[in-house]
Amino acid sequence: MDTLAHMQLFLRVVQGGSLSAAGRQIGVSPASVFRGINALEDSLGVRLLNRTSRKLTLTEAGQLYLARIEPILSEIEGLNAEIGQLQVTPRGTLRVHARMSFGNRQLAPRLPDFLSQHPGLCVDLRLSDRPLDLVDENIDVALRVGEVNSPSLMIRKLVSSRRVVCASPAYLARNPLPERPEDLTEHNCLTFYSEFNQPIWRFMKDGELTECRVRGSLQSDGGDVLRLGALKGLGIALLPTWNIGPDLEDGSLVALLPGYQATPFGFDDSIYIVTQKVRHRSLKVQLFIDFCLKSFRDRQDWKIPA
Amino acid sequence: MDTLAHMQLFLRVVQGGSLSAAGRQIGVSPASVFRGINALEDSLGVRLLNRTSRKLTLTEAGQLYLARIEPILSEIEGLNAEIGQLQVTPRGTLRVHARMSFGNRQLAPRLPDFLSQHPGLCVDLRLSDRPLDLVDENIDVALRVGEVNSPSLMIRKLVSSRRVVCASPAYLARNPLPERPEDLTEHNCLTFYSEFNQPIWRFMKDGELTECRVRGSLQSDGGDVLRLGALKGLGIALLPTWNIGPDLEDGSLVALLPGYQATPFGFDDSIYIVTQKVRHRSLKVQLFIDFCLKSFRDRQDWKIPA
DNA sequence: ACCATCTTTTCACCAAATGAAAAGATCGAG
DNA sequence: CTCGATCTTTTCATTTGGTGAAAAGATGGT
Repeated sequence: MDTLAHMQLFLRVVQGGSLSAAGRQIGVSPASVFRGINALEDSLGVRLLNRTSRKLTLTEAGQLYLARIEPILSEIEGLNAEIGQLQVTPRGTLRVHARMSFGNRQLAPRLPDFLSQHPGLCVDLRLSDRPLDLVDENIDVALRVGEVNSPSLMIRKLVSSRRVVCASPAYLARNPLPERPEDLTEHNCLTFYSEFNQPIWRFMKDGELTECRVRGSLQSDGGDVLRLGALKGLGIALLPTWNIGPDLEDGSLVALLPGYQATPFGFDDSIYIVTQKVRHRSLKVQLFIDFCLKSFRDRQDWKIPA
Repeated sequence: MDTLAHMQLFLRVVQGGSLSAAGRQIGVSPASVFRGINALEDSLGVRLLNRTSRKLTLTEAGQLYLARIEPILSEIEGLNAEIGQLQVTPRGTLRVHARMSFGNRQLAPRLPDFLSQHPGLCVDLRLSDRPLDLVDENIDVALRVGEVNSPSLMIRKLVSSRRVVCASPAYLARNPLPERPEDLTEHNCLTFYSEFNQPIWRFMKDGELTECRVRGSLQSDGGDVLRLGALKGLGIALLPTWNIGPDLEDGSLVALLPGYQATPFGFDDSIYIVTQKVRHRSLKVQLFIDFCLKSFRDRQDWKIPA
């Protein structure tokens, strides 16, 4: 039922002026050309070519068919070229998903660079703190915190990262320094709101897990709200290093509980690039991944004090 | 390389919303659908469908491809229907070839009937006394005198016919009646001009062949010129019975040399329908052949006196 | 955790496509 | 008119590639 190939064959036969010539052009035996034309004629129930061993002319039906088929074939050829071009010159829209804080703080500043490098591309950056289904929402690339495990997804680590319990020097001046996770229950802890997770902070030291249900005067689903709260000396927050790295460096925030690994969710708080596992990764996706890897390379491991 | 089938498959998958559904629709296994879509994606080098076991969405390339493919497929479908229609409702031009005299005297009067029976058809009647190559000249049907022998042609006898040496009663009153072919050399013989044949009349009686080189005051390549000459008493002509049948009947011409078979060419002077030998005879050709056979049925054997 | 339904892989099987070669056709040249 | 070059068409043996069944893997709802 390979009608399209037969159409192209028919076209070549007409152009070449003989079955054999067409066969030589495309490298198949005259017998195959003969059978192809026959199959086409049979499927249409009409004779397309008047042929003897020396002459070849179109029947009326053949002329009609040829005239109608030529634009169709060139249309298809153009379509294939256009599709193929997508893998050479990126075009269209790239839909990216990230969590709000990471998208705002890390992605947003870098996107203009990416877009100016690829004028044919648009980016649709979707921000939400609930994970989206890549297929459902037609997400090309998602940036997620923590390793995801699904056989239909491809994972690649973008940057290492962890979370740090921290507070401002002003707050620490007014309050006792927490030395063990349990001490945090006496502190004003600024917690992230999620409809899926309780405000529980988990700590790991020497292979021993400690879970603390913390609470405080400020809860928010906006990551930066908590950071600002901590900076202003309101309380203690558990924030990712990619967010508060500069604050730790310049001393406006101080990391607490050294020696403890801390997290509100899982202990792997690195950022991962997540895409669907497919045979043909589109160029735009590949370019975006490459861009991200390069752009975050010098942040491969956010400086984490002590 | 059956790309067209793959395109249709892709369309059905999108419409059906799943590979399995498309498979059930067209009666193939899910495995085949899977392989078909894969082959299409591979040939394009692009992923068209985002698919998990529960969801199926189009990629951007898939959307583009779908949009471009739909008109193409319906175009092809329409084309096939149109071609198929040719075998139901005859349409287009039927090119017929015949010798001048037969075309003028026999075909021309019957054509209006044929055309009014098939309003969609046109007839292009080519008249010439030299045989044409059916393929070269794109002749659909030729009406020829005498049997042709070629493996690429289909022959069918339309009407029996022979040639008769004849003259008008007036001429015979002024001249001695020829009794043997040799007597004709003393007569004014009206001969047919052909650049391929000498004006030689051949006679057969009891298996014995006599050839006479005849001559006279009128030679022409117009068949009816000779007939009119004979009618006017100018001389003796060798004319086909389909032409002078009525003249013989009403006595305006008299057949000479009874018992002799006469011919200027071969001895088979019947009229044959000649077409190319093809697998799919087009409807218009078949209709014309049927029409001719029916129209000439009551002339199956032109009345030949004595 | 199970179940229904989907996609994907695997495998064995068979039909359909292929080329080589012969046969048939056609035309021009010697 | 025969021969030879070049087609088309047929024949035949071979093999590739497509096929479905069935298993395996994946997914979402109950």
